[in-house]
Amino acid sequence: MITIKEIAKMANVSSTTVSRVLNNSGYVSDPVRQRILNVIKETGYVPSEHAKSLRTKKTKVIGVVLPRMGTETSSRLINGMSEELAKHEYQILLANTNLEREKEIVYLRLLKSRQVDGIVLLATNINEELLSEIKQLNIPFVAVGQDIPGVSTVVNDDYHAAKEIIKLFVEKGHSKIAFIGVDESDRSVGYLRKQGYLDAMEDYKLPVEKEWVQKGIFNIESGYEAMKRIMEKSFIAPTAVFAVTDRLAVGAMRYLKENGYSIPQEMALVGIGASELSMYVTPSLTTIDFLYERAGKEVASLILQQISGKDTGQKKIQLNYRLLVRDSI
Amino acid sequence: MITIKEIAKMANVSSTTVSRVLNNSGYVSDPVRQRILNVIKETGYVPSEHAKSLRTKKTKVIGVVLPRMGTETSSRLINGMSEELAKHEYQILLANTNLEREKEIVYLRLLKSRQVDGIVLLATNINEELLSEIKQLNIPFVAVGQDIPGVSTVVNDDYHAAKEIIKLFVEKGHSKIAFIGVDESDRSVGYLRKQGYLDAMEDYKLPVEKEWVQKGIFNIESGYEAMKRIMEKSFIAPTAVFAVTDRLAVGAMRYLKENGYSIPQEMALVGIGASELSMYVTPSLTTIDFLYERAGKEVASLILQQISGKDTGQKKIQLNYRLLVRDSI
DNA sequence: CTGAAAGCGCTTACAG
DNA sequence: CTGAAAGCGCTTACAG
Repeated sequence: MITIKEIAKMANVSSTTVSRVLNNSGYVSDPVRQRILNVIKETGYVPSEHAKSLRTKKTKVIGVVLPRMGTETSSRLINGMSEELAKHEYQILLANTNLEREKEIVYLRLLKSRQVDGIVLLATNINEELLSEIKQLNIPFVAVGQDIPGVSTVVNDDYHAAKEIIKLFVEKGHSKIAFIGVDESDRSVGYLRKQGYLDAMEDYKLPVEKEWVQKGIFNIESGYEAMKRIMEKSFIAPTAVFAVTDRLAVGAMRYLKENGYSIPQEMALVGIGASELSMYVTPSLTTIDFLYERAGKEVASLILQQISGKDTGQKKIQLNYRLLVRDSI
Repeated sequence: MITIKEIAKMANVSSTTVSRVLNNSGYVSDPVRQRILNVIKETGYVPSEHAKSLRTKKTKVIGVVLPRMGTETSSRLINGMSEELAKHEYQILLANTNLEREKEIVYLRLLKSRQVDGIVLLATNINEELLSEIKQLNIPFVAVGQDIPGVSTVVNDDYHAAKEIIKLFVEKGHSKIAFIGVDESDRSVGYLRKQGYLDAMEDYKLPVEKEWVQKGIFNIESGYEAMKRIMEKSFIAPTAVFAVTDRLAVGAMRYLKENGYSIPQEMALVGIGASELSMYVTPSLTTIDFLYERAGKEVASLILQQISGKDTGQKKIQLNYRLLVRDSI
C-alpha cells in the first residue's frame, strides 16, 4: 500500500500539501497541485479511508441489519436506500441475520464497532433485549417495518391496508370473510393486519367464525395448509379470504384450484405485498403494494438528517399504499 | 466514543493490558482480566475497527460490486456468500451500480480505498477499461458470472445448459426450435447461451430459420414482443421456443396464451433461471436452475483462500446446473 | 505477568 | 502558499 508520505516525497512536498489537494482544502499553488495530481495518477494512489475515519470520525458508511436478502421487500427497500445514499456518497455495510434473531444484537454491536455513521434496522419483531441494545447504541438510527418506541421509524400502514381490503370485499358483496395471518409477535404483519381485519369486520357487523382465522408462516406451503384447514373445518364456508402476504395467498390459491374451487366466483382472494408472483399467477392476485423503494428513500433521508445533526428529534413516517385490484376478486 | 485508554485508566492498567484481554493474546492474570472485563461490560465499550485495521491491515470486510439488488440471481448469490463469510466473521460492503456501467470502476476504487480484504464483482459484461482496472487493483479478487481472463472466476456453464435444453426439445420430438436471446455483449447470457443453441441445432442437423432467432432485453415485456415477432414473421412456424431467461419465457408464454396457442401442445417453451415465477405460471415453466447459493459459497471460499494466501493461483470454477422439467414442455 | 513507546496513514490547527 | 508536529485509537515488539 502506497501512502500519502510516499506521494509527498515523490512530489517533493509535505504530506500536508498532498492532503490539501486530496481534499480541495486550503491554498495550493497551481504548479504544485499539478505535480501532485500527476504523481497520484501515475501511482494509482488511493488514500486509506481507515486513517481518514480515525481522524475525522466519519466513515460515510451506513450499516444495515436485515433479516434476509432476496425477499422482494428487503430488495426493494435496499435499492431505494442505496440509490439515495449513493447521491451523498454513502455506502451500505450489510449484516444479514438470515432470520437468526440473536444475531440482530450481535450485528448492531459489530456495526457500531465499525464506526458506521448510522444504522438502519429492518425489524421483524421487537423484544426487550433488542430495545435496550438500541437505546444504548447512541448513534443515528432508523428502524423500518416495525414501530419501535423512542426511535425514528418508517412503517407501512398495515392496519388501514387490512381494513381497506375488507372494505373491498364488502363492496363486492362478501360477508363471510376468512383470514390467513402469521404469528402476532410480528407486530406489523401479524398483529396490525389481523387487527385491521377484526376491526373492519366489527365495523361492518360481520360475524367471524373461529375456524376462519388461521395462521401460517411466511411461505407458500403454509398458505396452502391454512386454506385447507379453513375449508375442511369451517361449519359455514367463507366466500372470501384475506391472506396477509402474497405468498400465503398464492398457497391458498393453489389449494383452491387443486380442489376445484373457481376463483373469484366461489372464493375471492386478496394478498398483501404486490410481489412479482402476484401478477403472474392465474387468476392474477388482488393485492396491496407498499411503496418499498419509496420507503428506502425515506429511510435514507432520515438517517442522513440525523447524521448531519439537522434532525429535530424522533420521527414516525407512515407510508402510503396502493390497492391493486386484479382478477382474484 | 469511549477508548481503550479510558478503559485502561478505569481498570488501573495500561492499554497494552486491555488490548491483551480484548484479543486474548499474551498473559494476563485472572484478577486483572476480571477487572478489565467488568469495566468493559459496564461501559459498553466496543473497540474501534478503524484503529484496529490501521494497525493490523485487516478489515474483515469483503466488497461486493453488483449490478442490481433484488434480482433473484444476485439475492441468492449474496445469501450464499454472506452465509459462508459470516462463519469467518467477514462482512459485506455493498456497492450497487444500479446498472450504470461506469460505476463499476468507481466502486472498485472506492472499495479499495476502504481497505476491504477482497473484492467480488458480479459481472454483467467486460470491457477493456474494466479489465485494466481489475489488473491494477492488486487485492484478492473474484469475478462471478463472466469469465474474466487472468482472474479467478465462478461461472455457470451457460453453453452446456443451452445445449441441454435443445437436447430435451429434440427428445420430445421437436425439430423446429426458435430462440429468444439477449444482446451478445453479455457473454454468458447473450453469447454463450446462443452459441449453445446454434451448436446444438447444428449437431442435430436441424435448420434454423432466420426469423426464429429474436432478441429481447431482460424483462417480461420484451419476451412478449420477441415471441410476437417469431409468430408473425416466420415463414415456417416453430413448435418450440428456448428463451434465455425465465422472464423472457414468461413474456413469450403470455403472448402465446393471449393468442390462443396451447402450451405445450402447440408450442413448447423452456427458460433459464428457475425463478420463483417459473414455478407458478400456468403451465409451470420448464427451466434450468443454476445453483446460485452454491455459487455464492464457492465465491466466498475462493476469496477467503486468496486472503489467507493459500491460493494456488487463478481458479476457474464452473458450476453445475439442474434441469427442471415441468409442464411447459 | 505488565507497561512505555513507536507506529499504522491520515488531517488540522498553528506558525511562518 | 507551505510545512512540522500532534493526535485519532489501536497493536506489538521490547524491556523488565
